Amino acid sequence: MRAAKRKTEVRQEQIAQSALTLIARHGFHRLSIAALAREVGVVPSAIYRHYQGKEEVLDAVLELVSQRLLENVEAARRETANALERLHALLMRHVALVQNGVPIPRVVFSEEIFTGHRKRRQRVHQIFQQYLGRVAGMIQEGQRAGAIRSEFSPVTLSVMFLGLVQPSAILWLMSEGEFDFPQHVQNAWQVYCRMIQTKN
Amino acid sequence: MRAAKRKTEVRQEQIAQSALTLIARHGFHRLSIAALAREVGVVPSAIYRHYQGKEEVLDAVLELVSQRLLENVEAARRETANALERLHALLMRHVALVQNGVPIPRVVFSEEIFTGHRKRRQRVHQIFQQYLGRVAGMIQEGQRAGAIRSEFSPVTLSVMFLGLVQPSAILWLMSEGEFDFPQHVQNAWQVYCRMIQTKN
DNA sequence: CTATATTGTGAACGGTTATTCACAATACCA
DNA sequence: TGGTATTGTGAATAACCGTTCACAATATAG
Repeated sequence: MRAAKRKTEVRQEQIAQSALTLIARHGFHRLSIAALAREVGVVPSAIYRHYQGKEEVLDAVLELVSQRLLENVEAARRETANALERLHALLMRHVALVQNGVPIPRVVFSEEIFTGHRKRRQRVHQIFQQYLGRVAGMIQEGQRAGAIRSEFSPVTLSVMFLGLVQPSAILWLMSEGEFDFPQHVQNAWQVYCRMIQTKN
Repeated sequence: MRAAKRKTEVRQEQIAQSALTLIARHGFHRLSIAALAREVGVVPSAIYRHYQGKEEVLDAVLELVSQRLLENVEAARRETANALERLHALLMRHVALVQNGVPIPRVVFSEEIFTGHRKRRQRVHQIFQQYLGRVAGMIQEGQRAGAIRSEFSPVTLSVMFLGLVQPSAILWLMSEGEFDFPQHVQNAWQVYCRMIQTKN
């Protein structure tokens, strides 16, 4: 059966989304043009009507991931004005993102990143730094408002914030659901929160 | 030139070591039988005299990694009897391991793990759990000795301990050395330490 | 309605990879 | 020393992958 004709912008979006889905399901290195085309409902060579090649598709996927992450930050900001509550909200959203299969771990930890083309590694690094920057910003605001202890650097605290999710996410991915991911992040948050908040 | 004849146990060791080296240098997915054979100084088909296939080689690499990790734990235990100092020593050794190119991140975060054969994923999970178990043990000892606060679960604290290294390691790998890996782990340790130790 | 640009299709190509196999060299044992 | 098992070699194979291209169908503009 022949696939319907779509405008290239629409197809580009479809392709990037499908790529994200496939990576979430089977990982980065199993993303072949053939599988991607099948998911979109099109023939492999059709992909090349909308992207110059696989590299360009991967770049598009990265942009999608970046978008999701920053959307989360904005949503958390809107949710509450309190710094600690914002961090907590962001953490929960991050957990949901990982659980719903947005393959942040898979993309970020992927070998294609570390050993692939330099430009892409730099882009991921940039995405990371952007995200960390926003988190550090939240922390700094909390410090200025007197809700978070000022003796620790926001940068250090922001990287540690990432450390609340990452190991748990990996354990969860490996344990086939046995490891209680949200519960554990919750526990870690309790400890982290107790540590950084000012006493009263 | 013809390679010298070696006993199969010797070659197996050589092959596993070379595989580890290659993975540290270029990542998991670039480990081809051809490259591996070149590193060992032998012809590709010779690999099959000592391993049934690539899968078996990867299993051997995993065992090597497990070995290195547990050696680190033992070394840290020998180094001092104080719980907090032990954790700190282990942390420093872990940093050194990552920096020296023992590809713990690359192996552990690799897609071959998450999407590869089920048995291997389970093995990595087991290695993780073993390591975490030892760390939790150290923490529990510290709690019993009154050096570490008892209000937090050793399991939670052990996973958080991993969180001190992981995000930093990833940032370091991506930043092409720009990110000050040891310094940042040091900072995070200060925070972590202040949080878990009993006051006096 | 017709011409033209856009999008989809199927087949094919070159490159890489893991793996196999018949054969040759080497170590070991009786 | 001679025979046998072990290990190394080179060539060949089959599968997969990204990519290209000539051609067909479809939308759009004049």
